[in-house]
Amino acid sequence: MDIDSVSPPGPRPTLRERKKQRTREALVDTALRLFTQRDFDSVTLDELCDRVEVSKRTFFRTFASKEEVAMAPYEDMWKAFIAELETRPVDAKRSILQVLQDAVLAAMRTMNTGDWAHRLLSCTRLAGRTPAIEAHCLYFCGVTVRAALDVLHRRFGLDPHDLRPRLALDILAAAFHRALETWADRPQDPTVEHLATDTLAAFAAIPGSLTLTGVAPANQGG
Amino acid sequence: MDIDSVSPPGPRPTLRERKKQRTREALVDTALRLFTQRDFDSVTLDELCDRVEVSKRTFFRTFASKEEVAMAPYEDMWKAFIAELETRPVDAKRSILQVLQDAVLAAMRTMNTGDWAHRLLSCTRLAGRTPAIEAHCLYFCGVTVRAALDVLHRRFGLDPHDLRPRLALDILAAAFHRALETWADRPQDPTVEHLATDTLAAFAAIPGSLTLTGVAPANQGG
DNA sequence: CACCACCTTGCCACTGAGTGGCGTTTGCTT
DNA sequence: AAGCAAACGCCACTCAGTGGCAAGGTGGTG
Repeated sequence: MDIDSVSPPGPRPTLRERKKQRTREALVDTALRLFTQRDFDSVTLDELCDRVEVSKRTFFRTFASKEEVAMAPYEDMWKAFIAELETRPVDAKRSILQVLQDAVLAAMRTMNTGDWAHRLLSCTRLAGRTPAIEAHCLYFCGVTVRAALDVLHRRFGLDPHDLRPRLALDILAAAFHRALETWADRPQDPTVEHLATDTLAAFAAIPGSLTLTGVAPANQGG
Repeated sequence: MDIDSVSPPGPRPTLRERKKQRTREALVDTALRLFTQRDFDSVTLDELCDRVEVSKRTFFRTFASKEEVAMAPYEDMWKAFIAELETRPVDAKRSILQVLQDAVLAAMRTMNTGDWAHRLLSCTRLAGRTPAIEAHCLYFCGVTVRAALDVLHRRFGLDPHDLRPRLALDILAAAFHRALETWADRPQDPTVEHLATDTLAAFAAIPGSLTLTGVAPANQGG
């Protein structure tokens, strides 16, 4: 539950922590590779732990569930989002939703190390075809939204009984998930900047989604 | 995955199906009672099956998981929502979001039999304090949204690449979940009409959530 | 360098969810 | 009444996840 993988705290961490971090990265890497080559369900934790040469007990000291290791890159980004939200300037001229958009864009750009984008692509596609992973992903997103709501209340002087900030966060999550979907369908190599572009496009579609109307096809059914 | 519990198809179903239905209702009732009295995790399926005098094998022929039996009332309503959406008139003067609101209100009113409201209250509160149930609930909602999107594309002549219908559905889901939260906090006895009121209130808050701005508290942090 | 304290790991045994196979019961049909 | 198919119960099994305890590595101290 700690966020030591997001922002290195200046002085290099102790050897013990670096080892822990290496184990964590090896687990994520190997897990994403195995889950992608075969199926999430057909890869047992025993097999994964054998490959990384780690005991199952250690696995569960690093991740809370089999799903969590697959969604680590996604979760890391949401943790960075919370951190970003803590430092955004409060400006009455910029709507909450715009501030949230700024924060999510800034968060994904802080992840621009190594090939985080490749890992995020893997776990996004994995989530798209594995119910258990998708469920875990949505739950984690819900927890993050509640944490972000606390930050909004504390820093932006909002009424805790007002539904609107919470709805704004839900809409942010929806837009970001749509962006991920679009981005994961791109044929080229995944980059953070493409993801940013798709995120902006999803946000831009929000106002129209409230007023959009339909037209009956030629053969009107019912 | 069938929806035989939602709308009785005129002629009374066969005895075999009525028995199946009784078993299903007994399982839901007993499960909600046990999960509420104690904890979701501390009630084993063996215990639940003993109480209902049903084999564990039969349980898994009726529900796909331990979480599903707890969320049955919630899932039934979403199934009714899909059915409603199939029959809503197509009117270019009414926005998609308004149509969705109509459908969800109509769906909850079709559930107005027995004490569905009480069961929904139980499972809403359960979902609020049980991660595994909340995750399953969000996943099921996601599946429903995709099914609803198909209906929109087919009946309302929308472009499959347009993000707006999908965002409208995500916003609907968010508003309904906020309504459920508000409703589950009411001290009085739960009724469908109160839920409808809270749903309308949540929908009414949507436009404002896009434009809401914050103000820094006295001690501006950051 | 030696030693101790502590954090981390590995091993073992265990619980409980979920699945497949198969023989038996029960409701439907003619 | 007899035959059929659906549903059920029982059994054995896999695998995720947990608790306890002993062993090994790490950091700090004299």
